[in-house]
Amino acid sequence: MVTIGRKEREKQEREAKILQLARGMLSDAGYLGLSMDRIATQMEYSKGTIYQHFQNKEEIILALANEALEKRLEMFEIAATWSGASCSRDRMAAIGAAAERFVEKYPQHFGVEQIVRSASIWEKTSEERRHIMHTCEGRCMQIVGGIVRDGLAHGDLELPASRSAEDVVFGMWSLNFGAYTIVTSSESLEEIGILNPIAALRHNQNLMLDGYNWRPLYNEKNYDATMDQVKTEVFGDE
Amino acid sequence: MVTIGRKEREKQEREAKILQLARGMLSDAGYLGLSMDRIATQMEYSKGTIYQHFQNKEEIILALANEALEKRLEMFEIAATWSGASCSRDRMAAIGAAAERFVEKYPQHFGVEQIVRSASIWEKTSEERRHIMHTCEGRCMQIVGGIVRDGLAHGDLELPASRSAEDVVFGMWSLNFGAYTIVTSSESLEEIGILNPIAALRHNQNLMLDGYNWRPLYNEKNYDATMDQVKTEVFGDE
DNA sequence: TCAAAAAATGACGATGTGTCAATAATGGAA
DNA sequence: TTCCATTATTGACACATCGTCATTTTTTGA
Repeated sequence: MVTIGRKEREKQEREAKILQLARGMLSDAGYLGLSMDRIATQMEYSKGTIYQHFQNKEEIILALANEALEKRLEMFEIAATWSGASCSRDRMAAIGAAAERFVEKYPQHFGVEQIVRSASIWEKTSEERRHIMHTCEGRCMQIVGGIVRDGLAHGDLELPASRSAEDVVFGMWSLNFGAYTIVTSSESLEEIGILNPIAALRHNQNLMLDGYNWRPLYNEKNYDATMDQVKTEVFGDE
Repeated sequence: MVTIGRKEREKQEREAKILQLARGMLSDAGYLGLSMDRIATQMEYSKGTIYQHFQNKEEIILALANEALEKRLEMFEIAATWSGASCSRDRMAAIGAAAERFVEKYPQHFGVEQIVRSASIWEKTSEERRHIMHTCEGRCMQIVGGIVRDGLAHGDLELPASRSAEDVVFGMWSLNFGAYTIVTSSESLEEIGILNPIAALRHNQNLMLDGYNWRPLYNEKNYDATMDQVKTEVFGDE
């Protein structure tokens, strides 16, 4: 049926529009800035109609988080399969570049990721959407974990008996998420002596990978150049 | 005047009671769970009286954050001056142990630190309390930074020209904050292969410090034992 | 004992969430 | 085309919450 197609399409479009408005409100003024009434007003629909798309406010936030994670996933996938990589550690550097680009290019997405991790919204959300989120997170993990396992298989790095490939990913993840959280939430880092946090983050990540003996080591190869290259060549579109 | 003393004391006690109730609500159900009405009811005072102590909800949260930071600061100070340290890196390990113990012992405090970093509460809060927060943060930085500078002075580690002592602290801070945020917000880390995140965190931190060539290196000295020692000997009180 | 100062109260306006009975629009059968 | 069943939309409503402030109660000190 043609009409069913149109209806379905309109529904999708409205849903996208809701999420777009919600994203703006959320990044402007946080959890409280996101108002169902204001979404309804700006959509020129009544509140009841909005509630037919999303059971509640938390579902909207979780939907935004899923969009964010999907975008991150997409960028990680591109980075992981970057054809310019000449070793497993290059691919890891490409992931780092993708993570940087993700925050720079979609700061709102990153903001949602942060909100979801701190605000207690989980009780009110649907099992289905929580599952999507969980799956996305797992797939992100798989991609980066895959690079580590490739490196292990090629003998590019070694792990102590007590550590798994996932622990390496956890390290990168922690370092990256922590650093960006601090950067975005702490004004005047300069004042306390952190002049270039992103450069410091890169450095610290590389030192950690060096710790796993992931060859070529940081002093053997300029991974900063690699990351810059990936950022411009692969994710350079403004 | 005796009466002035009593009044002042009562005011302090009430304030402490408010914060205590608020802390419970906040950690139970997040930002929304903290209700001024419910605080008033449970205090057996009217709402207006609560508002004589704190201008608004955000001020309460910021006050809680200051308590948390002060506690962290106190523990870091104890760790930094630990008499059992036999080298600068031992003292750094002691800071790591303090950070671990802080989260274990005061999970609510850590929860507040997270909320403050993500919820946009800053606009409504007073300059004064923001300043306290900023100062605490700076002093935490100073303590850990001091250990790094001591290490540099003793020739225990070296820095590349482009990195400052604060960048090392930033690395430890990011790694620790990121790891604990992920751990507390992501159920079923086991499912994605991270079996012992805290052990992984320790390992990753040590690898990072090794990257700065902070001697004795991780494979030369068992810093896990050092941290366990600090945790039981210095912060062992249950 | 009493009046001025200080403290406490809670009704109130504003804003927000989520519901649901009532209304409008739509689609297809006769 | 007409008409009715189904679906979509509406917005008033009940309820919760924040922060205010005129009013009431308590305290203080002369």
